[in-house]
Amino acid sequence: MGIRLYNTLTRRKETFQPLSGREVKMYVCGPTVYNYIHIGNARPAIVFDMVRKYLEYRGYNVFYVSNFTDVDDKIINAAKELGEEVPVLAERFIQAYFEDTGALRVEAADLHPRVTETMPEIISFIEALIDKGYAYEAEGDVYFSTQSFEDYGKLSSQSIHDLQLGARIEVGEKKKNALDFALWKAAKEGEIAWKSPWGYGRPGWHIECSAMVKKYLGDTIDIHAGGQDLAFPHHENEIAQSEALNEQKMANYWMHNGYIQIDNEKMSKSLGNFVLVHDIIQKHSPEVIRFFMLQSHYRSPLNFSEELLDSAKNSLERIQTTVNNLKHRHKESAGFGKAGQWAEAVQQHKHTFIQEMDDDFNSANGISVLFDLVKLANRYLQENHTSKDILQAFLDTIREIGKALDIKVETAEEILDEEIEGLIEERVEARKNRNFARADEIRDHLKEQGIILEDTPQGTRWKRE
RNA sequence: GGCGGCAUAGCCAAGUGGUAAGGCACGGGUCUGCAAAACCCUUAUCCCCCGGUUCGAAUCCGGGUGCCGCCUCCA
Repeated sequence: MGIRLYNTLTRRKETFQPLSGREVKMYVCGPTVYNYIHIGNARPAIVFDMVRKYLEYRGYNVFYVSNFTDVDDKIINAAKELGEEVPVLAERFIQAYFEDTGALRVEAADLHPRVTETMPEIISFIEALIDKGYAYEAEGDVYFSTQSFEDYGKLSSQSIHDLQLGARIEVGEKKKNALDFALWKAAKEGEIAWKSPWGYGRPGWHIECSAMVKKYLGDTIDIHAGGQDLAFPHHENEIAQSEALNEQKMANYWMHNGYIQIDNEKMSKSLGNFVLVHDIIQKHSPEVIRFFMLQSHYRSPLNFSEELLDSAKNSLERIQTTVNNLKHRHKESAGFGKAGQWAEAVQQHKHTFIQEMDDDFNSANGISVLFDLVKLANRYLQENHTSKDILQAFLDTIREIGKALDIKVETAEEILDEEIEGLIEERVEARKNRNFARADEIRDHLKEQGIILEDTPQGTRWKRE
């Protein structure tokens, strides 16, 4: 069957077929680096990181490129406000981006090109568009003429006619048509600028992605992705630029993630309801945030609240607890019984996981299969005699699924200091002698230090709160 | 005005023709010295509303209601 994914371009789920064998070229629109990222920015980072890792799990080699917009109006304004140089500010937030997304288990792209490092390619791209008659210069600006590109609107399924009715024209703009967009903007007095055939200036927002895709991935790529709001106009404009110049399809599959909402409203600066990753991970573990996001389908809108994060934390702990319990029993079980119903059931769950994930990266269903497997494992753990091999099969499969989604299915093993170890020993003795007062005293004392004790038929265990 | 999305239990969330996954929370039970963890049971006769198609629809069609987004920088 293979992988099927929803293509915004055709508005259908399609069988995924890369251009070249098992090689996948993937481009994800990255952030404008003028602030710390908010959880809305985190969603595409997490979701497409999951897509990448799942493709790799399924045997594809993914070449993943994601840009940094490191010069534009927002950055210039932020730099002005903070009295900082544009490149310094951009660099600072690029590093912050890596820290925040790293905490969310997002793997760095193979390449993270920046606008400021792609200037020659951007300029020659624009020159070529002018030569082909798709763009025109106007007093130091260069605009793309949308009317000259026949397919304009195909991604967002809008007609040029309808778009024009809704378009706003700002006073003083130099473009000929309301829908035309800037490829190059002439510099204002004192602004950071690059030399070009049209004078000093800087690129418009959309051209960078077209230039970077062409430079690093080629004229046609497999997957181009980003947030839903980028479909129009950003991706529409990218298509216009790239396909006008290359006369080839820019990307075979366009993927767009749904929005994060707060109280069912879009997160935005004007509403003042945005949550920075930098802040939220002080209170909630980034692993929980990742798990939370993957618990719903990437295209659905996703409401965000701290209560939902708390609930997700409990869910994730259910998995981690089971893995812990499997590990404990594994240590003290003998190795026999590789085959049989339990082993078959484990295998079956793995296949179901793949089946669900193959269907448009349905991580919500993938995770529910993981919970089914956890339940099965817990049932197995109720048995009086367990086999090391079966326990290993459970552990392997849970870890494998965990890795495919890159969610944290197990907690790090720690070593307790001798004093605490001694107290646990003392409590075991106390319980043997039915001195429950002392036993409870020790348990309460350790709880204050964040250590939870559990008495099982196989002995006393501990875990961190 | 144009384009698009969403509406499923207290909460979150799958499911796009075959008779409602999964998680959190709640209640009852088992286990336990008591707990914790886990297991078992219970929890939507029903999927925003009204029509229609069908042997059969949460799922398809028509109409309506509510909410959200894009069309301006935005993940």
